[in-house]
Amino acid sequence: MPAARRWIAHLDMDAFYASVELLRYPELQGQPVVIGGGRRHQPRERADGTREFATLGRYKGRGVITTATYPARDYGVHSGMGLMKAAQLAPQAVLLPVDHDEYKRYSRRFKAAVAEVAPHIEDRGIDEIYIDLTHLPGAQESLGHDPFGGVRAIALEIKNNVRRATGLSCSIGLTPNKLLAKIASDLDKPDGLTILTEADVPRQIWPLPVRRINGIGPKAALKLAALGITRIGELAERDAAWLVGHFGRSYGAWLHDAAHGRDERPVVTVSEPVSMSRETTFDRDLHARADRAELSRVFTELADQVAHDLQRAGYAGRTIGIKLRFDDFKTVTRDLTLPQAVNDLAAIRRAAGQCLKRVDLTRRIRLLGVRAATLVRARDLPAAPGAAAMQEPELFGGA
DNA sequence: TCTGGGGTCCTAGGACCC
DNA sequence: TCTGGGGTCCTAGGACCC
Repeated sequence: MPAARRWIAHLDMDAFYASVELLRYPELQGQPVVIGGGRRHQPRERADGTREFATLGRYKGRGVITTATYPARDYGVHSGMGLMKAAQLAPQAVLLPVDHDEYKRYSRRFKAAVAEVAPHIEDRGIDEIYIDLTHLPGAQESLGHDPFGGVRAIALEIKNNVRRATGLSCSIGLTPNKLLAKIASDLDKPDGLTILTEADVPRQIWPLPVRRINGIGPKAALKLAALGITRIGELAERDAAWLVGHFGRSYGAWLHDAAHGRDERPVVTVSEPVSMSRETTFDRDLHARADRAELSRVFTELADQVAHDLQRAGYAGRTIGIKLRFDDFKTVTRDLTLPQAVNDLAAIRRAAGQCLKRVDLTRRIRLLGVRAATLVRARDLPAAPGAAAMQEPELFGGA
């Protein structure tokens, strides 16, 4: 019996956050809407039952766009763009705050709907997944004149199930591996289904910019451009040794494989968290001396959030770290590995405080973060030694 | 109108050990 | 008065992704 052809789907929810908001506020359908920023721009209900929305033009602050509707994207705004900058391009666009809990609910709903059809799912965040369809009944069969009719029918059933469960559309790329599936899901958006095989790589993949490859980011794209490579096909023309020479053994070899559409990674259905962190950017840059009380308060709050996140998920961290970003946008991290994993506020704050002592606090601080890593399941922890009454250390250069 | 927050993975040097 | 060498842990930074 020949080995089954691998069929991997990448499913991406269309403009996910924005689409969830449109279910709540259908009157915004077809309008430019961006999601992002803090909680200060909640829609207001008028006496006549209609709603009043904040507009981008009135926004003041340091937020960025999390998602924009397709009409908003037509103005040139996109996720990651600063809201103040986006306001220049589309001042009349509606601005909605991020409601993570709501998106999380819809995320669970769409994943459950997929799982009814195809349970072999790899989570890739709130709005996308990989699905291995290889061993589903009918996946290897053709239908009439369509050699891939079997998997096509399965993919369409998945899309229907998602729409029925959530009212939302998604786009699916269906190919022999994750790398190609990810690219393919983006080729026909929204509400698309793109099926590709290895044979389609030269015609469909090679003309695309190298940035479409998941794993080639802004830095690598810049370096490739300096070497005269902007399209995936140009990358595929270079031999592996040349790429290794410019990008190192690991990344160079990977670039070569990626350009040829080769990727053997399996769909991974279970994974353990590696770290948990909380961070916040201040409305204005704070100084360790002048704003000591405020910084200490936030520091403790972040440590407390990390402690609760760990406890809720049933983990403890043996490595505790901090992150600071200064007014010049330079970012530093410090961490400390403890003999025992911890997940209580006092221990996390104490370790994070130790880390803080190793940072030069001359510049004003823009961002502060606390992180726990080297996670272990809390039930594997030795019995707690009992909260010792400890003197809390002074933070941010006391004395 | 500068640039969020939550993650993963990789690299590289030094310590330390056998 | 060139070089041991491999393995693992710890730390810091950075690229990348959603």
